[in-house]
Amino acid sequence: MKYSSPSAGRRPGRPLSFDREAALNAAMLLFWRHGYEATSLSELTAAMRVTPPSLYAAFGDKKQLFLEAVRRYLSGPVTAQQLIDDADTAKAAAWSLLAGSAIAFTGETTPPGCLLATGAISCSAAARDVQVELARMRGAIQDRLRDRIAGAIDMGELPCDAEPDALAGHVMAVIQGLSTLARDGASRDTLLGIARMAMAAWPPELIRNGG
Amino acid sequence: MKYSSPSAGRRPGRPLSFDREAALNAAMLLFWRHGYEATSLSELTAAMRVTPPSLYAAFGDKKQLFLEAVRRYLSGPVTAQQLIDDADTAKAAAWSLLAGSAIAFTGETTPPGCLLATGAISCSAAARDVQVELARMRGAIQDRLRDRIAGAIDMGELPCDAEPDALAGHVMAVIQGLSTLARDGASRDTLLGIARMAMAAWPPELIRNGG
DNA sequence: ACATTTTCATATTGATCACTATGAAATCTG
DNA sequence: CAGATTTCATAGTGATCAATATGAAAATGT
Repeated sequence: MKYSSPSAGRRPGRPLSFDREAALNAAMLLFWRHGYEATSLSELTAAMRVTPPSLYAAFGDKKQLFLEAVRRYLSGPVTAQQLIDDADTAKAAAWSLLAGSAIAFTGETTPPGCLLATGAISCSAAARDVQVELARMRGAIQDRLRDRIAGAIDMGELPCDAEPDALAGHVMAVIQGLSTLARDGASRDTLLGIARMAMAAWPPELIRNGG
Repeated sequence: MKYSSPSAGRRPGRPLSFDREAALNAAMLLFWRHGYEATSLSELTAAMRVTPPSLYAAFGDKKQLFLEAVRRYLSGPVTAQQLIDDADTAKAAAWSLLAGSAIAFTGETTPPGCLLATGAISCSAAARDVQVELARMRGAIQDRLRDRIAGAIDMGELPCDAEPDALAGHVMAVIQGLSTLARDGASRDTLLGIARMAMAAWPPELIRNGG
């Protein structure tokens, strides 16, 4: 441990000359645009306004910096888990994810597409663990959505013959595709149209008698 | 031009010591697995059984080799254009593309996923032209599918309120997602289930009176 | 055999990669 | 101020990147 944790018994010493959060944010934006392997350390240090030794002291190495950037990306402003849990119905949760993705992937102040979707798709054998970790994160979101759908079927909110795995997988597949289309230059309206079309694959919600 | 074209007036000289098609195939498989930038020339020359000077003489440079590998990938055994044109209906064309993708992305003798979908998604600024070229190829397939759908509407095969852009975009988005899911380890059956689910977004085909 | 042409194998190019060794600068404690 | 501690800036580490310079090897034509 080269750096002391900020809250723990801070020994004296030269103070940090950069804002860790701002630096991490700059790294996130670079990774978002170019992905893990295609983003070089020289680009990172330039954008983060941090020298290489400081970067390594503060974040470990490139791999840890990337994963921390992804965690930051996934934790704000709204998380997928929030969208799934807060929706009134499973179908509404799917729509939240799709529409939220369409909007987030076409922000005016952020790179097009999705860091989680396209940050480490094609990479060398040396980056395989990063690839696997991102796949795990995607799988976690998909599992949450699938569980929400399965619960909706149990509650009589969706038909008994609805398929939670295929429904959740389809939503995640479309989100992946939206990221690529956004990167290719598709507009927000185009993506929202596709998201709306994807929802047409869902079975109708069953009307539950109040009470 | 360091290499003479094989058919043109072949001057005498030392013959090629490698099968150009086999070498290109080996390069395609490597690019398929790791993408454009993450595949190094040393990996390529090793897999292709070709020395660097021979590779450059035969294929130009890494960028041209990659694009030639992608063209080879797209030209066999069945092309997207064939699938679209040979289908009985626009809806059948969409199903052919989706099911064909699910099967092609989970071949036992090929890398998982799709070279066109994931070969150059995230890359450095230096590879932007490759990224754009692949986006153009994806767009060409999407345009063909859209035109087929628009024609189907004109023929009364699909309802007048069907949306060719959103339908075609949705199919392409799902295909992109299938590629990522395949890379993440999803089975062929899982992908086919998602493909089937995606087709549920389509409007019913109108029954045409025999004529 | 000899000249010509083409490709091959070896070794290497400058550039860039992720990463770090070294020592000065900046803070706190006493 | 002096000593301890931590971070900073400079400069460079060996490794690997895509791409080539050089000259020998292998074919044909005369």
